[in-house]
Amino acid sequence: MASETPDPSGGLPPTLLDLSTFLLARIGRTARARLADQLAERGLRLWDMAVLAALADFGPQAQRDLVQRLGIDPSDLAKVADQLGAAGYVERGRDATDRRRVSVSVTAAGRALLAELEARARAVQDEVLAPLDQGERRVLQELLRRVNEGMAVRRGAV
Amino acid sequence: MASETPDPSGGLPPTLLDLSTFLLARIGRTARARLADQLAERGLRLWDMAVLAALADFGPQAQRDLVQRLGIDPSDLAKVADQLGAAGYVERGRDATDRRRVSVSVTAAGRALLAELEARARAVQDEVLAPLDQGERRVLQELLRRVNEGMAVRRGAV
DNA sequence: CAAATTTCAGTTAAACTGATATCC
DNA sequence: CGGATATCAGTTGAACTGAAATTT
Repeated sequence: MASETPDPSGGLPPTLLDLSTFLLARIGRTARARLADQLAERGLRLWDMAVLAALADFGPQAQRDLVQRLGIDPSDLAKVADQLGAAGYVERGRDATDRRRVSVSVTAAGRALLAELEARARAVQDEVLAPLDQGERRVLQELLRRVNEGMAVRRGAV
Repeated sequence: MASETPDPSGGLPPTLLDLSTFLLARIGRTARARLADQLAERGLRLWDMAVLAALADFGPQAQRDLVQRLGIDPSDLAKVADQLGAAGYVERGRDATDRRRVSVSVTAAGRALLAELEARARAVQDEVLAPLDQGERRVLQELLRRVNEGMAVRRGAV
């Protein structure tokens, strides 16, 4: 221990804390990391969950559609779909009407897995949003939803 | 990274959009990327700004203190401080009372740079929060501030 | 042929680990 | 001596790039 340690609770510079940009970057990064930790316990990564969710919500579709929908890189999706397929969570096959396309659908096992991942995500959420009561969480969710809607889909949407 | 394509086929899965965790991860990632793009135009990265802000807000301090405050990895800070020093934005010297420590202080040039970076960050913020009016932005900022306070400072705080 | 789709191989920047030298 | 500090060198996983192969 030394002579003058700057106050420990002081934390991050006010210059940064005043920027919502920074808070979003920082909190988002933490949320992302904790969620990734949860998924890692099942040997999965964030993209795996995103792909399963897209298939569950929108039904079977070509990888091309998943690329546009999620903003995932096509070459990354190739790997993700391959691994999910090998584990039995999705099934793949060439589209009969356009044989360039590979159509992907979620299996029953995939749906069961997604339900579990959702529960884990909600647990992480409870942890991260602990300082807020239920009403505040709803307000936050609504604000975030609108901010998100204003954002175009870029690469790396998740 | 600047390819923003509108979303032709319907948007992200509701399963994900219902999770604040997911929205935070996604929006935070976008905010981070756009801010990084801005800083890259000046040949800088996010950690450069964080370090300058910490020095401007809390005064000269040892790298050790920056490590604790910002959650930056010590070896990464060594590189960042070295580059900021070479560019004339910070000055470094061995602490007289404890020669293990390297004390860092921001120069006038560093303060001027930080002011410019702050302006760029606010421009990014206006872009990202465009869907919200001023009152809503204040509400969001306050909610994020409280969520952030509830998070322990770990690695990669920024 | 040009364009779309998927896949493979390689690159890059970021976060992290481990080891070392120096100093208290 | 043990523990703290800073630095260097190398590892790892994620995001991205470029180029093939196939089909329309």
